[in-house]
Amino acid sequence: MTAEAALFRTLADPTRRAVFERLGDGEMTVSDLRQGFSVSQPAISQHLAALKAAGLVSERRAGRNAYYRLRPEGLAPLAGWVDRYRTFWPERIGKLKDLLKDMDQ
Amino acid sequence: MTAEAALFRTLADPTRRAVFERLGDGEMTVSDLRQGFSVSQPAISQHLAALKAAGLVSERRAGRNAYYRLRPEGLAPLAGWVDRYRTFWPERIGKLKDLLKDMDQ
DNA sequence: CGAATCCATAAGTACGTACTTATGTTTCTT
DNA sequence: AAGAAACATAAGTACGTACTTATGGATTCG
Repeated sequence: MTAEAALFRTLADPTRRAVFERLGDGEMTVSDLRQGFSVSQPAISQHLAALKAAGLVSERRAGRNAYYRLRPEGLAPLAGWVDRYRTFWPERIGKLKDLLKDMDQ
Repeated sequence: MTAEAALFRTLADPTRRAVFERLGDGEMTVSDLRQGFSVSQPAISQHLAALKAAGLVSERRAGRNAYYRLRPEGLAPLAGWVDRYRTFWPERIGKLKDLLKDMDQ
């Protein structure tokens, strides 16, 4: 399976994608993450295991806590896939250039 | 459902994503598309309907033929989602800049 | 006009997977 | 030491969906 295939599969689930997005706020434990989701703790753990297997998240154990952290580089293959099609829609490229310019600061 | 949710769902299936990628070669009929895939014609039609509903493909009828064409702009919401995380992995940004530079030519 | 081609839709099936509850392991607290 | 808390894994279930075959409508060909 190609890298982007795993990423598409992993991010296709809305709950799992929401977990990923939530980790954008910073490193968090499973219990922290559980807040605001209407699913059980095992469900969260299972999503985190899937995200970890896809390279989208890293884990750090500390005592009985498990801290999960975003691994945005894990998105690189997916970004590469999308970039192959960017050539075709010039209207979005301006915004992307602005984004890159901001990142230079 | 957000736009990127529909895109992730639609592109999660490997066969459907392969159909999308194949259309990168240019406009094609269902029969053309069928070649090289090990699934039935109805399966192809169903994937095309899903891609069309997601805005990733457009259809043009001519007689008994249905020509399908790539709509790469349909990827924009997905690209926007990914871009929110680009900030974090500088090592890929160089390549993206090169890509944009090439596109300016 | 009749047969063949192109494509879509209908209906049914099989399978993956996102959940649940139950339980075990480890660590912290008192 | 005992109980509670944090997390993972096991096992079972429900549901979505990607396929199949069957069929129908529209167009083209002989």
